Amino acid sequence: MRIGYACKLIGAANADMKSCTLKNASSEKLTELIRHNINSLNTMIDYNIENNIKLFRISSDLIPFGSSEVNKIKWWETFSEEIRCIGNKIKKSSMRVSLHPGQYTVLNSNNKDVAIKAVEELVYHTRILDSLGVNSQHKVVLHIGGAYDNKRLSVERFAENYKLLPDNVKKRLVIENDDKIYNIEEVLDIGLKLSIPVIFDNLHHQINYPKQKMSHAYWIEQCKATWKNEDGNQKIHYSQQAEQKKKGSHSDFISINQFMRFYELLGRNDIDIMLEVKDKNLSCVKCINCTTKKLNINVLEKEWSKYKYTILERSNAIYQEIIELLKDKQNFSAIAFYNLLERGLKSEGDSGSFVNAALHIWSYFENYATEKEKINFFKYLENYQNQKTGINTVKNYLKKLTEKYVQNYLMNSLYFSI
DNA sequence: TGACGTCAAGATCCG
DNA sequence: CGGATCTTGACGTCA
Repeated sequence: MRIGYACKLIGAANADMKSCTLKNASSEKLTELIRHNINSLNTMIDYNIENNIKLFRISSDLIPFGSSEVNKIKWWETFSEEIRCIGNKIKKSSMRVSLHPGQYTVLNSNNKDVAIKAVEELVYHTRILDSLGVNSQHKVVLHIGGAYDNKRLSVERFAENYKLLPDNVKKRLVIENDDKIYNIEEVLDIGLKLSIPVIFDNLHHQINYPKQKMSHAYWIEQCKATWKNEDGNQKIHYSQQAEQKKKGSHSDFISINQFMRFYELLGRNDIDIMLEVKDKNLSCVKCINCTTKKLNINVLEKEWSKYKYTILERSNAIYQEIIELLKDKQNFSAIAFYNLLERGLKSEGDSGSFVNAALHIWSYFENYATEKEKINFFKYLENYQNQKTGINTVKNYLKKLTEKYVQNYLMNSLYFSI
């Protein structure tokens, strides 16, 4: 089993995707952005390898305007060496990667231009995977599209337009149930008819389900049959509803208890789970750690070193509780650790705890910082306490000092990221 | 015509 | 001038 995350890496440097507006999209600008983004992708793949993450969705933003007329760059040639190098790392580490065009790629559109653009968009996505040199287990995920007041005709049009796809795209295409229009039963029908693997998305299913109400396990089992040998293990999407937000919104982090219940019910190893969650790699590492047998306590200690100042900022009590928990090196539970962590992350904190955490961070610099920096820091802190500025002003200044004085421990901290 | 979703770019404001 | 904060962009469908 692989557990993965989508598109974005939180808490690491040089892993961002850059873009530009259409009117600034000159060839020079685009080349510069593509170089930057491929370099960021390389950082993300390295991170995944270091953290034992074997499932990853590459951002569609890798190549800005990747399927548009404005982008005439043959990036797969210009950067062939860099891309091949990344592909080799993916293969060597048995990582599985995918791509997922968003809600605006509509293959079954009743507008011919839109459908043709969708084909081009899928060709672009496929080209990324082909350039990496990875096999057909590495997929491109697509929703079915619109209903246009006639689902039967719209499904037929999906089948018609599917024929427009080149073979290399067809080999990688998989389809997914969405939260508004095509439920899992309908997507399965299409998948079986056209021989396209189907991804079950649990949260979409919760809000858009077929008349015949069956368990998640049932639908997951039905989808399994659509995955052929050359497609690799069945893949599903898993996410949790954000509390007090509109239906379908992804949660800030994965609640580990809820995930473990899902995982136990699944009771399978021949399946890959793509998490869709705001905190991306962070929840991914959490779920991997909690499903790893005989986890080394060092892993949790490393996790704690990243989270500790964020927790200190929000709840001193929970900060102390976690330190207590980690004292027992023999009998420890990753799930108990993450439960405390989640409680800490949910805590609001107050100005006292924010100041306390900022002072802890400051202590890394007090022997190096210049007199002027010291004055600046305490001025920002006073402004915050007098409600003349937000805590971010203080934190941004500390971030600047962290980079200037190269404090590696802090550079790896999530204090500046979440 | 606006909402939907995403989030960096781009614009503007502030000290 | 630099940093913080607000607005726009880019996509297609649907109410």
